Parts: sequence; structure tokens; C-alpha cells
Amino acid sequence: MRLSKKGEYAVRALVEIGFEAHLRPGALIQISTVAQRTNIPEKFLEQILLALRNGGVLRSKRGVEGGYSLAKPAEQITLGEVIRLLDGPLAPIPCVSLTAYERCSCPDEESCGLHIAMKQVRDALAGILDSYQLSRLIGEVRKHRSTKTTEWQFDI
Amino acid sequence: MRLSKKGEYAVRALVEIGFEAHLRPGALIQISTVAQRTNIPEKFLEQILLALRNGGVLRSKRGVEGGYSLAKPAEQITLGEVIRLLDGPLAPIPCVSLTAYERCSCPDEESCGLHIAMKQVRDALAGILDSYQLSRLIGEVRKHRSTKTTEWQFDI
DNA sequence: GAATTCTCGACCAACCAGATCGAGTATGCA
DNA sequence: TGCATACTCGATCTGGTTGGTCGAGAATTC
Repeated sequence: MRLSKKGEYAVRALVEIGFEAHLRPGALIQISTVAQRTNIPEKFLEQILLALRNGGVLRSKRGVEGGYSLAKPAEQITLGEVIRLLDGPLAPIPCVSLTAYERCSCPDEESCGLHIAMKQVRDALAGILDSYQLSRLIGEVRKHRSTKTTEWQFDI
Repeated sequence: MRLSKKGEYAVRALVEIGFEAHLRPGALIQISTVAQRTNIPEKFLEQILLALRNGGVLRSKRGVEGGYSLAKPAEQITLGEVIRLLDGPLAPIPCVSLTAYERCSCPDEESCGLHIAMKQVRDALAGILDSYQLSRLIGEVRKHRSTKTTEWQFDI
């Protein structure tokens, strides 16, 4: 039931990017900067941000003064969306997945105990992750970092 | 967020063994029989049942007329226990695991958004799986199979 | 046109999942 | 005792995934 490094890094990077967006609205932030601040291997992070971009979570600009920024408000980005983008479906087994359903070997799904249990798990997982907004994570970090730099604390 | 084949097979096999226990209380059932009925590769199933035995879920007897049976009542066996035995901790990342905690790279866990979110996921997962009894799964199967053979239907 | 920064495909080592094999050991029975 | 039955257990194999790196290319700005 593990979250991959990709998934983990994606969330951490997004928090960093979202945090920056809050400090300097509209600004772009470079891969290298994010990599430094989060301690994620730069070239690996590159792949991750690209996936997020292709998934519509980030927006990018090339060339001098280029970089990444959120493609939509942090309230509209959920952990579920991000994790699915990098780790695939949330469902523990394919036969209970809505997005990537695949028939399993049991003779009858309706009466398969495992199926019923895993459906519950999938629903719980989706329930939590799909309603967990990026803005919430950022808020958490802000609360913490604000003990050092308080100047932008008022405006949220 | 996948459940491994081992975990899946373990549950399916336990349902079969538990079902048998209900039909013929106290009886033993052989690996080969379970393998046939569940369509799980026999030698692979062997490993799984062994792990379940070492984990205290199954009891075994060698030699002629040997086999496996539940080591305790089906009400006392939970999906959580079984899955942990074969797939390890339920927690999506080690830094929120109670049973296999490991510090992660973030500077402060209390203020790490990912940490907070994943803790919720872990709790939800454990909440569902640790209260899901094997007997419930068996009941489900009984309900279904009883449409064909009804003779033992009364006694539960 | 040169510096910067994202894009993208190829590559790689390590690890793990899923599965198989074969020898070993305990047990019951003739 | 000897043999058949079944679990035990370590070794091995294959392919795929994970986590990560490299290098050339394309867009953008100055």
C-alpha cells in the first residue's frame, strides 16, 4: 500500500511551488530552485514536473526567466489528482477501480468478499485524497514557516 | 497503492480454508486442494500459507491426512492482520507507520503537510482493514454458494 | 547569437513480484 | 521398518518497476 517516491516528490514539489506562488503571485520558479529547496534529485524532479504539467496541474515557460507555476488555484488541486497522475489508480486491486477497471479471476464479483472490502478501501482512499486540497498543505507549511518570516502572514 | 498478489491470494485462500472449516469443523485442508479451488499456483500458495502459519493465522499438520486449518476463530482474523503479514505495513509512507516507523527527509514532521495527509490515510486504511473480519468475507461467500448446496445453510 | 530553461527519449542499476524447483522432514499406516 | 503423504524451506529464475542519470534538442529572452 505504498506511495512511490514520485508521488511523494510530486506533492512536496507542488507545495513548494504553491508556496512560492503565494509569496510572489504569478511568478515562475525553476526546476533547479525547487530541487534545491526540497532536496529532490534535479533530473528526477524534471520528469515529475513534466508529468504534472502534462496532467494540467502545472504550467511552464521555457527560456530565460522561464519556470513553472500552478496551472490553477491551489484550492482546485487535490492530492488524489496528483497521486493518480504519478502513481496510477488509487484502487488496491484493478477490479474495484473506476478509472482502470479490469476483471479479476473470481467467478462472481458481486459475491466476492475481497472485492467488497477493497471497494470500501478505494472509496475511503478517494474520499480523503480527492478532497484534500493543495492549499491545505500549503497553509500548513505557511503556518510553520511564518514563525520566521511574518511579513506576508496577513493575506490569506 | 496496490495490494500485491500475495496479499490477494492470502485472503482468497483464507476464505476457502475458513469456508471448509465451516462445512467440516475441525477438518484439515491440503495446499493442493486450496490451490485447485482458488486457481492459485500451488508452489506460490505454499509460501503464502507458510507465512500465514508463522504469523499465527493458520495451524498446520504434516504427513498423511495433514493440512491447514485456521489457528483461531474467523471472527478474530482481520484483513489488516493478513495483509500486514504478507505486504508489510499499511502506511503509505514509512514516516506515518506505527509498526515500521522511519524518519523521512522533511525538516519537521509536525508541520509537514504530506505527513498529516498520509496519517489520515493510514488511519482510514487501518480502520477499515483491522475491523474487517474474515468471518464477514466467508459469510458473503456462503450466502452466494448456498444457492446451490443448501444443506448446511441453517447452522450459523 | 548566446545564455537560459524546459522537453524528451534513452539508458541504467537495483530491487521486487511472482513463480518454480528440489531436497528435507514429520506423520500415519501397513 | 518402509513407504506414501504433505508440509517446510532455501535457492533460483524471469521480467518488470523504481529511482535515478545523461545528453541532445527546442523555445525564449536579451
